[in-house]
Amino acid sequence: MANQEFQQEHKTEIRAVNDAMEVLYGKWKISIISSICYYSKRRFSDILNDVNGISNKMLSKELKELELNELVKRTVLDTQPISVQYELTEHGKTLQTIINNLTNWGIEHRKKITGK
Amino acid sequence: MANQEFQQEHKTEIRAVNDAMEVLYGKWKISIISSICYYSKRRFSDILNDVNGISNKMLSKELKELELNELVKRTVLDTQPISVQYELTEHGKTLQTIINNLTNWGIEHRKKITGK
DNA sequence: CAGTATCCAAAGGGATACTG
DNA sequence: CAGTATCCCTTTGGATACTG
Repeated sequence: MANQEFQQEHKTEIRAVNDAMEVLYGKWKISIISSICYYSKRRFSDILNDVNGISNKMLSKELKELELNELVKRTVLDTQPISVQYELTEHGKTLQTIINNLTNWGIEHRKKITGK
Repeated sequence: MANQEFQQEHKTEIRAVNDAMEVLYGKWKISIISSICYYSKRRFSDILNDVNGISNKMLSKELKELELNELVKRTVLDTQPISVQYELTEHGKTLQTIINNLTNWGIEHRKKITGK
């Protein structure tokens, strides 16, 4: 493989990893996914409680983005008053491995940095 | 396991994944790691070229943070003019699996969203 | 309950110029 | 070459209040 192709392939990889990160950026996105994933189905106010420190504005905004990226499915339940349920789509579930890896890495990293 | 413990474990997981994300946040961080990783050793100006659109200010800043987190090692080479080499530490290399997973996921996600 | 709307402070980051 | 410093605009996101 020529050097130029080698570099080109690298740039393609960078673009792909950035595509992934774009979806995950946002202060709360992973926590939200994690919450929904942990409980399978979760209502708006439940997530608001799970995720420490998030405001309703941010939760609403990040859920919308997750929905746009087809990671999360939103269902309005016919209750009184209304409640809304969120769950991961099949596509959303494919993130699980990555999140698990990140979780484990985070644990090791904390040990490493804070000095065991 | 009681319900409270169940929820507590979940919060611990969320904290761990956020620890990991903190390290990876920053518009350019993953691209920088990826560049260094791809070439094993890489100089400042090389990375500046690999990562499309980054400014020297940002590169400098993000490299410092990566160094603080012990993911990257900085070596000043005794050349004229000076050049500086960056490489991944052992700890930094443990991120490779995650980055590969993210890259693959990014490729699939793009197919999915932009409509195959 | 599940959001929206508004106001505002702080952080992020681009462009450009300068330094050892 | 490998950064720093500065200026300044944009984005993020917290607090609070309001709505169907």
